[in-house]
Amino acid sequence: MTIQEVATQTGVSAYTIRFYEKMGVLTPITRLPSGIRNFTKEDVSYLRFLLQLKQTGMSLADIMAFTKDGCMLQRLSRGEAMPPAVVAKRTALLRHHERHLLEQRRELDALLCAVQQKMAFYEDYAHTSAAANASVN
Amino acid sequence: MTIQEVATQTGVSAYTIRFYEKMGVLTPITRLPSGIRNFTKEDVSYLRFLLQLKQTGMSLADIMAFTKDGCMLQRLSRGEAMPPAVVAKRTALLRHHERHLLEQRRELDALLCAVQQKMAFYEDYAHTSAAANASVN
DNA sequence: CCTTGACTTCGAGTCAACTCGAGCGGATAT
DNA sequence: ATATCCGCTCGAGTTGACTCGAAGTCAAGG
Repeated sequence: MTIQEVATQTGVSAYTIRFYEKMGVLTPITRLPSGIRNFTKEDVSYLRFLLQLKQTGMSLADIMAFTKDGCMLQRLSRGEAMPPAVVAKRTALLRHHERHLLEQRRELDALLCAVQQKMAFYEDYAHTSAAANASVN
Repeated sequence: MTIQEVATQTGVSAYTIRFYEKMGVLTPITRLPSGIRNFTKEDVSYLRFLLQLKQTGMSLADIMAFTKDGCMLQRLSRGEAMPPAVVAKRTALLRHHERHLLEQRRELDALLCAVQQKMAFYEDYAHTSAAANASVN
């Protein structure tokens, strides 16, 4: 799959995808003999996952730390075993991010509540004030 | 309340608070005769609210759009009325942000689910130690 | 009176995350 | 075989959000 196809499918620009590979956020994409990137289904679904992580506020640096051992996946799909240490590390990272996500959801709910309260206030203000105070302004 | 007190109370630097005022994210803070910023309780709680908005991914530009009519709050606390148009505008903005928050929570839950699935995969992998088949990323 | 320290403005610097243009190469169509 | 697309790399530019240093002001204390 070409970089443009991936770009349109995932909604990020080809520029950005190349940038991600250069930074190490994506593991090196295998190339055709001509040097053109040839994305596999796995590459794309990994990119999608990274974008999800990013969307929930994870920095590229942190994503990189996660990806670092990601090359293991390639070995895995070639039938090789993944060292227990790597499994443990990735699990720990995921668990860490899970905590982050739960915390984030808590904050989000708090803000949602605050926003709804403010809206209620304005609605109330609009009603009472329109009746009692219509002449002003 | 001085800028330093606000900074320590809210956890953002004085530099940042001045930057926010300069950018218009915060409405102009009233000053002492000497020119020193004198934050009221309302200023601080508004700043806190802005920080919450920011934390959930709202850009300063969007927050500014929200703040634009924020001076109305000061007039309101002085007992003046708020024009219905402004009430409507702020309500609309809040409603818009509410939708954004709900969407964000949906995405967050989806990612949480994905993360948990990945963790389950790794745990399973660690136990069976034989999984050259699955396509996890 | 002079120093100290916290405040002020202003402009410049930094960092992350893109975003783009220039210049080149290989495949395909006319 | 020449033009038209993509794609490639490399390096530079942009944007958003700070972050800082310099130079100045003011109030309080020795």
